Amino acid sequence: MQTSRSTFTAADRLHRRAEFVHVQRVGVRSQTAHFVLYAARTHDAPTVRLGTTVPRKLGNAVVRNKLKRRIRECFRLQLRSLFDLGTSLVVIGRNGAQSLTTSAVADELGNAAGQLRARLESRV
RNA sequence: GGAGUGAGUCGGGCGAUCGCUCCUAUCAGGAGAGGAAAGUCCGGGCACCACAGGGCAGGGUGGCCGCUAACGGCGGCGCGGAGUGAUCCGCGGAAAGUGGCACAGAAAACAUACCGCCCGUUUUGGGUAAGGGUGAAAUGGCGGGGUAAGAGCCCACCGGCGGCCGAGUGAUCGGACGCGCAUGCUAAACCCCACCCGGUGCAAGACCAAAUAGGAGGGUGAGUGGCCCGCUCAUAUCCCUCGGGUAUGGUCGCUAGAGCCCAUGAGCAAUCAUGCGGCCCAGAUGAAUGAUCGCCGCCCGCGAGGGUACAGAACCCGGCUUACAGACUCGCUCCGGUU
RNA sequence: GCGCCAGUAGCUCAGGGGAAAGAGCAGCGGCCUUCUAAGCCGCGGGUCAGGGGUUCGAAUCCCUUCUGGCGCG
Repeated sequence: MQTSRSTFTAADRLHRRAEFVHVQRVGVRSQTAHFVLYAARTHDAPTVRLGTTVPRKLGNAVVRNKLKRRIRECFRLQLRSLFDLGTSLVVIGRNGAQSLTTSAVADELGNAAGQLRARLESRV
């Protein structure tokens, strides 16, 4: 099973704007102090996919890349195992997220993802 | 040693674990952000449209000579200015024409005379531009002669203008001669002169796959230069409009190049040439180059500890501009000390 | 990635070489009114986005930086 490994390849990412929009329209939503998360069942392949959005307001390219890489690292190591296969997750950074430490990002995303999983199950 | 000035280099290091992208000889191994990758201010390659051609319009550059694929870049030289100096900054034409120069001032450039000064007269007329005053700017400067008072009116020096001779590829410099001097500033005002510039951009462009309905109406036009000419294509299997459908998919372009390093030679230099000299150095596409931990370096702090710049390739190069903690190298100048 | 536009008072905008930079709304004070609104009178408020240059003189012309916005596909 792919999710048991900690890899992160092209198959694990969202690629098109339409996919991002779809998750944000039909998925369940959870908001924290520094992030907005959406999750939805989208596909049949045995993967959980991630897309990240960091607006330009948060900083220059170096700052934004750093935040996206931290989010991706949290997803790879802990978030993915919380969701069923076929789920897509979108994480949007809010102002202030760029100055968090990696462990703070992990805590905040972990709590939010737990709520999302519960709401996804209750919806189905 | 201090102050300054001009070039240039680096811009953290080592290791462990978990990951990402690409490549290859695929149980594995290798490579993987910058000096600015940035801003997009210039220039070129490449691609398509004519092989980018003529004219107009528009834009750019601006001392001279060179370098270069090209440039608004760089190098050398010339002139002017700033600085004790090393060094730095500036640069076509105002006697081709048009316009502008507020306020103040008599007058802002065809000219003119407010207060003065001088002569004659006592109403006023004439001669002056020395002095005063206004202004950002007032019709060469300074000294002497001269005169009623003055003035290039005359003279010397400086400045200016003109052609001549000489040096230099040239900008320009030097020389003697002539002219008492005629030409205020502004061209990042219009403009003139010389030179340069076709447009659009890798989302260029090429191929493959999939899909729909050769439905209706109109047309000499279409190929995107701002316009005209010209050129090419099509006269229906073409173009436009309306309506509808599929869909915004894949591969190539895509990284070996005006490439990097070294040596020798030419040149003051920018730069160029040669070597059967060495090297291969990102190629992603919601977009890789990361996360965590340990040790060391540097900075701040008594310490616990904290900090470690600016910043992330997107077709590729050459420049310019802007941002940048800190560290280092070399040349030169001035001042001070020692011998 | 490429192309284009804007930035002037708290807000919306004029002004395109010579001003002490204006207008409307808003604000403050006064008059009127029992009070408020309306009306009338007055007042304050500006590094003309920042820096450099051209000119005697720059909000205006030129260069550069920053910020905001729009378009293409």
